[in-house]
Amino acid sequence: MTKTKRADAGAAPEPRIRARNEEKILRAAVGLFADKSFHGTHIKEIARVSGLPKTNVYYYFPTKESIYTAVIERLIEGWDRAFEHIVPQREPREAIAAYIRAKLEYSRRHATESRFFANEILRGAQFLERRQRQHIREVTDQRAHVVEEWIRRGHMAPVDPRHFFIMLWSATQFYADFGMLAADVLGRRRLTRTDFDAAAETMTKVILDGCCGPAALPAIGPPRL
Amino acid sequence: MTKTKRADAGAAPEPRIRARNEEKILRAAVGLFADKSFHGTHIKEIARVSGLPKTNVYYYFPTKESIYTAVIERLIEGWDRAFEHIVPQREPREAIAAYIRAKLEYSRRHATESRFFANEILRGAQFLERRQRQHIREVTDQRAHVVEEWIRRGHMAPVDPRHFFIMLWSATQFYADFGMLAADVLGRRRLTRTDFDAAAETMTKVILDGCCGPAALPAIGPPRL
DNA sequence: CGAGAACTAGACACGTGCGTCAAGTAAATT
DNA sequence: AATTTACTTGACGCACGTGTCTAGTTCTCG
Repeated sequence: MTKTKRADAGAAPEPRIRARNEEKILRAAVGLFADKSFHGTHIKEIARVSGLPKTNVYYYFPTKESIYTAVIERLIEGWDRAFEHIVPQREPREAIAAYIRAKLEYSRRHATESRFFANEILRGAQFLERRQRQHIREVTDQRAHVVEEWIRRGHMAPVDPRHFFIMLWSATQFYADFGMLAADVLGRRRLTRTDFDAAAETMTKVILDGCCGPAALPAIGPPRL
Repeated sequence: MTKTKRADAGAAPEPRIRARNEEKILRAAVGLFADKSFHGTHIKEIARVSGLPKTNVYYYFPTKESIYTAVIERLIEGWDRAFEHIVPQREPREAIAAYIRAKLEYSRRHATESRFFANEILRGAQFLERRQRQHIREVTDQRAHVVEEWIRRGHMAPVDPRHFFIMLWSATQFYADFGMLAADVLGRRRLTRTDFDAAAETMTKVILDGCCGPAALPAIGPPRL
């Protein structure tokens, strides 16, 4: 239990080599964990992919689990990013469309991280710490209030904000997490940018028309309360 | 490579004991695979959970992989079930609502199987056979034509049917696959039937209004072409 | 340039997971 | 009842994955 090897992370000044190597390790790890999950990933492989010898990996991280949680820690930071679009000052139509675009773009560019995270949740978030789960909840709560405010002002149809968010999450994440299935169904070998654009279009059309009234027909009358 | 132990599956008359034990094994396996994925699940555990000694498991299945694929085979059969609602004779509103209800009900009652399947897709469907993937595609294609027909007849707004289906899948599956996250966000310990009802309501409202025009206002005019 | 720290390297101990074997008991068939 | 087949059992071999140990090399800084 003497894991004194690693200088207490967080406070240390982090020399360049350490920073660079930890980066290499985490980058390799997230991909492997995403592809083969925790138990399917072997330190040996993390070492090979990151170009470091196995012992070196152990020099920076005491256990495989510590690598896993370190990866989680990074990802959780990115969770709220897309939510920043959901602010009361904006009109729901515009804000939600921006949110969908941002989330889809994230799915496209960081599919690996997204799959890693999905995998963790799928297993019941066994490695997610309480505070991290609470963080997710708080951030969601906060943005749910914005939606409630929109509804109160009659700018949006009355829907449960949390279930509404789940619709947004699930649809946008699908293209990262289940990209292989999406590609199959669309008859592609891999998802292209065009597919993501089509996804965004379908999604915004259906969801916006569904929660803010039909799009191109603003003359249909004032939003019903 | 002489795996003659198991009487060529499929054609054999399947004596009771065999049928019963295979059932036990598969039932135990799906839960474990869902919770800990392929590599995280050990035959020993499958044996323990199913109440059989380990060697017995090997008597029926030559390898762990064969158990895994046997589980997949079962699930793939259930894939198209909910799709049966999507037929041209029905009105889209009603059919899609029924589809959502059916899919959500499946998520609620068979969350484990759903998580297993999600897990497999997440890893790039490494064990899914070509014909199984093709089956999924064909079934989807077929139902996409129904949606196209609805659109052509002006009963539904013009949306890409495949991306539209993805919205339905993702939203409904979310409650099974990421149930833990959904519960967290909703402030519950576990998802209740009420949550599923609220989910169905939000989903049908947003999606139906989004693709078939506002609900309770049929007097708004004929569906626009 | 020299001492001490940070880092790299290969070999190894230990546990454990997959799959096998040989021998037993229960079930089915005649 | 006898014989054959279906099933059950515990003990075992082998491979491999995690994490350690010891010794070496490269930085860093006075």
